[in-house]
Parts: sequence; C-alpha cells; structure tokens
Amino acid sequence: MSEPSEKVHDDLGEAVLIAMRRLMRAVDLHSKRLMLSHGLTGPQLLVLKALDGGACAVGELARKVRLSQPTAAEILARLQRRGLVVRSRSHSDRRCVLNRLSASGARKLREAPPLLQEAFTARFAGLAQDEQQRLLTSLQRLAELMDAETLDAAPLLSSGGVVDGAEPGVSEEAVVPPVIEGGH
Amino acid sequence: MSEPSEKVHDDLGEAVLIAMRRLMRAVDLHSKRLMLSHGLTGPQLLVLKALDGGACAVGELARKVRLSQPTAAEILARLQRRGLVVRSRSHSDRRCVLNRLSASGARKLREAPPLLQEAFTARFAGLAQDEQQRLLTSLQRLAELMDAETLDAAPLLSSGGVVDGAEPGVSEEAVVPPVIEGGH
DNA sequence: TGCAATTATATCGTGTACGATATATTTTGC
DNA sequence: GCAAAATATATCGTACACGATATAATTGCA
Repeated sequence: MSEPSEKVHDDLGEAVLIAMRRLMRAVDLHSKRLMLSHGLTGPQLLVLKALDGGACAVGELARKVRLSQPTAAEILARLQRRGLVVRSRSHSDRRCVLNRLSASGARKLREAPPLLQEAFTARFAGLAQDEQQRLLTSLQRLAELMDAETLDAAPLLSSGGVVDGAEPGVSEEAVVPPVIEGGH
Repeated sequence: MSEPSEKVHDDLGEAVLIAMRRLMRAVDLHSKRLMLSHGLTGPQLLVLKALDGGACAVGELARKVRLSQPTAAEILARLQRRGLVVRSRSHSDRRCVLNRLSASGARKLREAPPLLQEAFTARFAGLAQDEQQRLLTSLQRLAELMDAETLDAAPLLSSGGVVDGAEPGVSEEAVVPPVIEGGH
C-alpha cells in the first residue's frame, strides 16, 4: 500500500506536515463515525471520561483534556443540551461552573468503550507490541516538536498527563445547587 | 519530558488516540500562527500550492489535497474573496469551475515557504535523517490504519490504488472566461 | 430528439477549535 | 469598606471539516 503519490524526494519536513494533515483527517472521520455509531464524537467522549473521576470546573477540565476554555465550554454545552452532563454553579465560588455526569451520561460512557474498540483500536492492538510502542513514541515526539513551537515563550511548568489520576475530589460543593439553564 | 504516561500498561491504543488528538491540536495552533505571521493557514497554503501546477477544478483539487469537496470549495471561496485565486467556469464543460492562482496569490505563495520553514520544519530538519524517516513512516502507518477504517465499506475496486497522481491536463479551457462573482 | 442517469459544484447543518473580548465574581490593597 | 486586580466563564467571529442534499450541466440510451 505504501502511498505511491507522496513524492518523498528530500524534503521530509513537508512530507511530514502533509502526513500529519492526512492523519488529522482520518482521526476526524473516525470521530464522525463514532458519532453515527453511538452518538458521541471523540472529543465528547474524552470530556465525559474526564468527568468520570468527579465533577470539575470548565477551566480545570479544559486543562485536563488539553483544549482551550472556549472549546471545552462549547462541548460541555452540547453535552448538557443532550442531558449527558449537569452544570451548576459552585456556591462556594459562584464564578465556577461545576460539570458532572448525569445518570444517562454515565450510562453512555459505560456503553462506549466496546464500540470504540471496534475498528481502529482493534486493528492497532493487532500490531506487535514494540511496533505499537514505536508509533506512540513517534507521535509524542512530533507533538513535542510542535508544542515546543507553541510554548516557545511559555513557562513550561505545565505537564501532567491527560489521564489525571484518581483524584476523586468531588468536593462538597457538588451538592447540586440550582441547575443552570441551557439557553443559548 | 517523554510523557509521564501514567497508565501505559497495555492500553496503548487509547494512549495513541490521545497522542493523535494532542498532535492535531498542535498542528492546528501551528496553522493559526501561520495565519498571524503571513495571512495564510496551513490548508490555504496547501491549496495554493496545489494550484501552483496549473488551474484545476474543485473536485480535482479536493482529491489532490485529500479534502472533501465542500471543504475545498469553502477554502477556495475564502481565497477568492481575498483575491488570491480566480475562479471561472470552463466553457467546454460549464459544470466545472476552474481555479487559478491570481498574480497576488502566486506572489504570496512565493513568499510563504521561508516563513513556513521558521519553526517546526527547521526543528524537524535538525533531527537525524533516519529519525525523520522513522517519524514519517509512523505517521503514514497510523494514517493507513485509520484510513482502512474509513474505506472499510468502500468499493476497493481499484486494485492499482487511488493514486490520482499529477495529471497536469489543465487543458485549454483555462482561457479565463467571465469571472464568477464571489457573493455568498 | 428527449429524458434519465451521471457528474460537478453549491449550500445547509453540525461539530471542533481558537483568540479576543465581555461579564460576573472573588480577592487584594489601601 | 471599597475600588482595582485577578480569576472564571460566556460570547463573538473566524476557520476548518464533513455528510446530506439541492442545483446545474453533460452524457447516454432508447
């Protein structure tokens, strides 16, 4: 299959940029297929997973899943409209909006993994372990090269895996104060 | 550095999906920075480059740059509004819209590469050749795994591959018939 | 010739993603 | 105690990306 069209010549840099675009598109299509098969896109699934460990504020969640605050807010709003997430203001700090999985959101999340396993993940799992590791390492390497550019002048402090840990820390202000309207 | 990767255990599949998302975001930010630095996003630059070889129709161009027809049309419309691309109907086949670089579009394209070189590409070029090759190969491998999913139910007819190739065949109807309005 | 099938593009709706900026709330400094 | 600074979220505008579908033009076949 080895892509005949991509003239590799000597400019690997450009070839990599193109390959990344292609991969992005494939991931996007994967996400859209996910949406069709069980009603959740990749990012939505990611956000639900992040919320599985306990309620959390918008900004905090954005950092966890490595999205900007507006993007995270948008996805949360969509999930709220579908009743998968419940949002409420913290009463200890009324600036914050706490996001929690609703019962149906939690159910949906439980149903998702097997479906996610179906295609790409299964195929990937079929590769040799060291091949899997190599692909993962390459991705992370490239992401670092790109991020370096992004964080050029940034503090560098950040880090912290997307996985976060357990950290249930639902804290007690998640006691479901008045629910926020979903109006736009 | 090297991603703490808390829970690598055996679920590399999920880790890869996350790493891909991270890379996508980095590429997107790169593109936005490109826009700030010289007014063209990554996809716009890609489209201009594809047009550099000669005029071509929307669908043809979409296949070349591996985008869907609506996406390609959208980007072309944007480029037209900025006067970087000229669109006109072919008079031999009035269904087709031929897209050509305008003078300023061509100029912009000539000015772009050095700027593109600045950050990521330069950093990438600093890696060892075999490292570069390995990263590229990994990306292509992953894209294939993803694409396989996409093309799952596709005809698969072409045993020879989709290829597309160069296909200059601009043919002579690129003689600039009445320009199409840019109205939306 | 004439109408159906095909092909090409355009348009609509949805979703992701961001920066900039507006708004609400807390915290801090005086 | 209260205005200014800091923080958190919401909103707006832009761009990308797609599938579905509408529209226009050509081709093929009866």
